[in-house]
Amino acid sequence: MNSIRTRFAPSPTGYLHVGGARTALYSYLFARKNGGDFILRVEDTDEERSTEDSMRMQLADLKWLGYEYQEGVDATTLKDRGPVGPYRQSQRLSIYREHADRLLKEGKAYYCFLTDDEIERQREDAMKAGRPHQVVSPYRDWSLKDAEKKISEGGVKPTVRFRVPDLTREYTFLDLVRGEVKFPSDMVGDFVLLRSGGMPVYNFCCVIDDALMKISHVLRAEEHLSNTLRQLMIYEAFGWATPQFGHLSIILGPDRQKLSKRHGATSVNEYRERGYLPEALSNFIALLGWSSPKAQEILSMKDMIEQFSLDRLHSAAAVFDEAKLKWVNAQHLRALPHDELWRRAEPFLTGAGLKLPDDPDWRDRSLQVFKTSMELLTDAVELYRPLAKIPLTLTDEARETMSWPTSRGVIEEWRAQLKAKSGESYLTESEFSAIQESVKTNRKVKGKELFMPIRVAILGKPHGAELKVLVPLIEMSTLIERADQVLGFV
RNA sequence: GUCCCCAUCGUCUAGAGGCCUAGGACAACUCCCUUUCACGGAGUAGACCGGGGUUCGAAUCCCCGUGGGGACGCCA
Repeated sequence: MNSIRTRFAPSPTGYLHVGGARTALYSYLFARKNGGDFILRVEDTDEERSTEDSMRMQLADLKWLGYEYQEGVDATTLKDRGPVGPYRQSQRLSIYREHADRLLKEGKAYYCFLTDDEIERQREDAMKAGRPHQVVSPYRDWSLKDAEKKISEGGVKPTVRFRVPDLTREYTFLDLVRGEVKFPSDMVGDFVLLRSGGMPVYNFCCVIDDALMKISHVLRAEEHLSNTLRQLMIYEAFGWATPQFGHLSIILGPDRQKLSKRHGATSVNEYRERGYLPEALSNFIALLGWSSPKAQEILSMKDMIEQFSLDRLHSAAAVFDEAKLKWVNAQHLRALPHDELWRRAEPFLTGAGLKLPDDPDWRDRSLQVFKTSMELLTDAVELYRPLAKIPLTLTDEARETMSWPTSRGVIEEWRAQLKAKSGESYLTESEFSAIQESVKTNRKVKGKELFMPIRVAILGKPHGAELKVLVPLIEMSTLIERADQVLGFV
């Protein structure tokens, strides 16, 4: 077991959020950079909201992103892997119970019989009086014996509360991204460790697991910063050394509110479906709160592992800017070898029902033409659609082009020239150039009045890639059909 | 309300007291390349939240204010 051990501990209540992905990425990078272990633990103690489906999806997303972990719940088998499991909190209940008992015995925790209604009333009263609303339990000073007696009488299910030390003092720790952070101990009241149903609560499991799993560095979202006080108290109660904490700033939407559903896509899964590359998403989210020491903007996973360090983590919240994500994606996408790029784009192409040649050379040439206009893998669909054997749909701009006085003649000539060569399956670049030349001289048309109508007869729109590279990618029969179609002969 | 965190171009950021007339990237705009579109290249515009200190000197350190965010649960 390595001495540097990080973990990512998602709760399986929905999709993996990009914020979670960033936390996972930093934890992964830090472990990789330092030859440490990266552990995946599932925090599924919220019985209401946790589902196995969510867990499966989140693990799949992590796998897609490529953040491999040495220990944790396996993404495909869903089985534990590693020496300090189980790695699902719902399977560690007896461990938490034992530890709660230990605190109970030592007088550091107590059984509390307060009902929800009573707590609610306390909260309202505190609110009215302008006091911080902390639970004050009348059972705080009961002896363990009395409490156990009450339980054995039946009818009540108590929670186990942590007894916050009476002495008011300051808890301090050195945050990896924020530096020294101080909390007054009276910031919190006695908090629940075990729910009345016996299920432990986040702060409790988190401490026990991080300690037992020998986690050395805990990287987590900023919303946990104030939880750290409670956790520090628990560590102290057990006499355990604390790991190092690093609280990552929040990711915001364009309105500077915490990134959420109403801002659009927030889940990793959605970005995958929209045609983003995992390495590009990782690159982009890494830059939301971290910067390369070489000021590099485009980084591979390997680059990030090499360059990652905690001291370059930024403590201010960052706005998620999809325009930049797109640019990052485009850079990664265009750098991919063509066979790899095709492999990634193909599912989107077939998903759109496009049947394209499986000739590797054709694919290579077509990608050469199209990749400069692709930012997302999904962009391939509209780019390749005209290359498939399907009829054209004309854009408004195309109709306008066709309304030029010379356009019809150009296409008639184009079609005639094509028909003369109808025996061939594809036109070569030089054959196309020759045809275009003769259309030009025969019809005495040049410039955009020449090539725009031809482009419309090929693509259905007057803009796009260069004709001499485009035409050799389209079957002759399709070319002729389209010329017919545009002339209204369909 | 109480406590905690944060604050550099529209956005992501560099900046650890003099290297800063504040650098880079995305987006915007202009031009070049191009018989279109995109790619690419060159350039323009654009920021240290406010006020007090400390210091010979502050974007950088301290205090106050303001703004934003987070936490105050038998959620995580």
